[in-house]
Amino acid sequence: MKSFTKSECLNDLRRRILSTDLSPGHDLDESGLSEYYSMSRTPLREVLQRLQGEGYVVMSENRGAKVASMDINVLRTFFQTAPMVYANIARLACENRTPAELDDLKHAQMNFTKAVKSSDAAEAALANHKFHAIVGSMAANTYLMASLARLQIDHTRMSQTFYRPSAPDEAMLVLKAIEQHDAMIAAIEAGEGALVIDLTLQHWDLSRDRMERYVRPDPLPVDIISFKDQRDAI
Amino acid sequence: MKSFTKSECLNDLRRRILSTDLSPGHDLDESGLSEYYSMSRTPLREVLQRLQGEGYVVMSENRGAKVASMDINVLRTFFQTAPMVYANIARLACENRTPAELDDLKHAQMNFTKAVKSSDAAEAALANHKFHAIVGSMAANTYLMASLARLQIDHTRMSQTFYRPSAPDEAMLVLKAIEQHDAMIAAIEAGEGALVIDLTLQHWDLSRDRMERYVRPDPLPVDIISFKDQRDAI
DNA sequence: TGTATACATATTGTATACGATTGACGAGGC
DNA sequence: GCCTCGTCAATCGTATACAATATGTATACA
Repeated sequence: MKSFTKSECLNDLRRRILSTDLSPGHDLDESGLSEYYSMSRTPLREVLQRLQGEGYVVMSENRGAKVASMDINVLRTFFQTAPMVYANIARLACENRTPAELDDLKHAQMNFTKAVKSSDAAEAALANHKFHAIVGSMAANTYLMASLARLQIDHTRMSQTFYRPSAPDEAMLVLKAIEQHDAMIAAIEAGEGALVIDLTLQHWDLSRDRMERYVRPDPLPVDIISFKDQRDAI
Repeated sequence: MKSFTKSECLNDLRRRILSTDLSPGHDLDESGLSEYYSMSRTPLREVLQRLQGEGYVVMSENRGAKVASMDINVLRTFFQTAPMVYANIARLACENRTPAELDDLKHAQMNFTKAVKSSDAAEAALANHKFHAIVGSMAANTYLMASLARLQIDHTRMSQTFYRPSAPDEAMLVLKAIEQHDAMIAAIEAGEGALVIDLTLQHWDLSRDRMERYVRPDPLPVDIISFKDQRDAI
């Protein structure tokens, strides 16, 4: 069994929460996790405390840690806040990007594309998460970064739960997202603030529409009777 | 010697950091603090982890915790971001406030006024912090709240360091701040979103001007020679 | 005199043991 | 039969001991 270092444990838990392998609201048992990561409870508790600080988990006195939930209020707030923060982050990224960060961003986009091509949904979601996190760090604004990080946690988890690989247009939407990323990279590199805001909002609309269509699908046919007759006729 | 519970320790450290009793960049020694709060290092470390999550301290591997610094980059970002977040928070507070929260807010304003009247600068700064934190919780937006909390930490600390009780107009400015708080309470209670945004931005301008005047005071007289003559003439 | 290396000291990180709190189950009383 | 209270198991919280790491200082050598 592999032995984990503390930061590996931290990353692995982040990863498992983002991929909804650990689903929202899931109870996190300290002894269980400390055994899983083969470390004692003391450092594991510190990891949980940090995850709480980052918004991944919530802890309550004498009742342990839970994966942060995603109830209806969270969703409402999310859709209300995300475009504003994303747009502002994008504008700032345009102003403050460094060459090294741009390289990172291109690399992240490569990984995202690769994951999409190999139809690995979870990996694609995580790569996408990383991409936008890099844009966030480009903005060099600790205050907005705190909002962004929390938005991203919920965004990535939603993308996972709202993903329908069977849907016919889903593949096309993801390809469009790749194109948008490329356009955003170019705009950031060129320092075109107004353009990158537009692109970011378009990117947001794409993602939002996809999630909305999952939550509010086309209604079932009202005319059940004729539907039944149709089947009987076969 | 008083024995502290964990949450008391947390609050006390927050308070000491906000009041710059623990100045930005100050090194936090675990054994020292655990002795001061008469608890063992294990829970104290967890307190520090949480403070890190909230943005009060920064920790680095094998090198302990420091009070979050306020260098020039932080200040720049602060002035860039604060008005937008404050305004958005205020608008949301207008929409989502509850009667209980309104009571809290009025109570906080009372405490603020009291502290100002008794010329207790540190207490006034903390009461002001609390006032705006309540407005934040009224907004009921976890994402923006993460930004707001961090902004407030730096804002409160700056107010403390940029405070000149000797300045002639300082007392008047604080009285104006009290009036603005009252107006904000009324606007939030009435649910007037546009108004509360205006008031919030005015409130911000007042605070910003005060800080700016501290950083960029009136320059010393260039004509040193005549100044010297003047003194000799006495 | 400057620099490098090795040792000493201080501080942080981890494991383990024990104490405290919560929640569940069952016995007893109403 | 239902409610209440007490005991028990499980889990969380804290203290302490020890290991690992970093920093300061002294000494040797160039």
